[in-house]
Amino acid sequence: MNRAFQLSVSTRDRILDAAEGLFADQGFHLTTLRQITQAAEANLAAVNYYFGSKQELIRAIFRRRLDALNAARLERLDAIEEDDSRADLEAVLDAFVEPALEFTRGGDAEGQRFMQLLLRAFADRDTALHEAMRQEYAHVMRRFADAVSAALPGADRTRLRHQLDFIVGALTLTMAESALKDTRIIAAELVQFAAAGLRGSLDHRIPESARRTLEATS
Amino acid sequence: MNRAFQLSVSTRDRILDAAEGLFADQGFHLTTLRQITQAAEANLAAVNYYFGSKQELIRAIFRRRLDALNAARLERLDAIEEDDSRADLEAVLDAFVEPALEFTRGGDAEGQRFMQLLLRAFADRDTALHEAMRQEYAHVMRRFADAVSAALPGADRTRLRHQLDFIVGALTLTMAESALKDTRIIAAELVQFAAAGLRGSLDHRIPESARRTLEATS
DNA sequence: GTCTATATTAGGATAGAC
DNA sequence: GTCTATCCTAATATAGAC
Repeated sequence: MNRAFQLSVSTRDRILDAAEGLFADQGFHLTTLRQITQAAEANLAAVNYYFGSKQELIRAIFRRRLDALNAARLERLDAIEEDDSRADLEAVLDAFVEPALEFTRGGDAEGQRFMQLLLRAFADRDTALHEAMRQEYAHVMRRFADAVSAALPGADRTRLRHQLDFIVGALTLTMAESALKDTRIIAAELVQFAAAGLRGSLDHRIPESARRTLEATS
Repeated sequence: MNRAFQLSVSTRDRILDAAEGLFADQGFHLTTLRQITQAAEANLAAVNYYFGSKQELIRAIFRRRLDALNAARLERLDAIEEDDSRADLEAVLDAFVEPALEFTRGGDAEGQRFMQLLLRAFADRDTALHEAMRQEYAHVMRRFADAVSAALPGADRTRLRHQLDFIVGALTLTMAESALKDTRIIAAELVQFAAAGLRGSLDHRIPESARRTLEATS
């Protein structure tokens, strides 16, 4: 498995690939530079030579994938909005969800590993990495909040942000699960679930029914 | 903050409290026994004396909180089903979501820390901890799947499991966010969102609309 | 740009006095 | 049950030869 690297791939890239897999499996702190360089068939000193430190290596891994993921999402969104400036809600959600899954359909599940890595990044709060990710994500989340707003006229903006967080949570945790066979189906289910959830909150503007049941059962 | 412990609390409990906070903030591997025992105002050797090892300390922390959380959920569910064997969907979801939030309303946000910790546990796959948690959760998830099934006659069972995973993801990631002011509102929003999402999938049995938009935009 | 060897630091765990 | 002192291991990072 670790030998999926071509000989022609540069040492730098082999290190990125090997580190990504090991970090996803074991976490950042459990994974040592020795493991990484061994898996990448590079010398122990190579990480510091190419990246300066272990921390910078981690950031480089995230930059590489997040740039690609978010670019793919925005590209899809652009395409949808070009057809119709008020896009279908399901289409917008699909533009957000699908690119995350496209990773998962690569040859050796390299994308699923990255989703595990994303989950780790969520868990690792307060690091410089976390802040960098937030900034990278903020841009994308704003665009999608706008698009959903357009597809659901009358939706409350604050609430929408919460709901997008729900969707990110559902997506991230689900995709990080190991035994995912039919990611395509699950993605479609998630899109439907999210669309119905968003539409449902148009009917109940104030979360009253939940509060009613809350008091009734306590 | 670290001095919220009473002098009368046992060394064992002070260690549990201190470790929980540090683990939530920094993660398991970054947190050292030296930090823990210093914060707990205990001796370095105390962790090994009381728990045997760092790993066993971690497991003890999770046992303590998860037992309480899941017991509270099931208690609520029991209460609902006693009133009416076919419970209201929102009430069932609320029984799952609310206890997680009750933590967050403690004096010094000790519960929010635990939600961060839960997130870390999700991210740390393959450990013995993870497996122990899965087993602990499986029992609860089955009960809730049954209850939702009863509230939503005709729902597909496999799909329901996926959807419950969506809800767990949304709940966990949302609750682990730091800047949560109105957890009560957000919980109500999540319950509504989830209820609408679940009901919406009754209308679209086969995820066709998502697939249609998927092909239309690619 | 790749290697070996090593400096430096710090962790978990334990032995044994009190 | 609590303390000090210490063992053992392993990590990151770097220096300097090739």
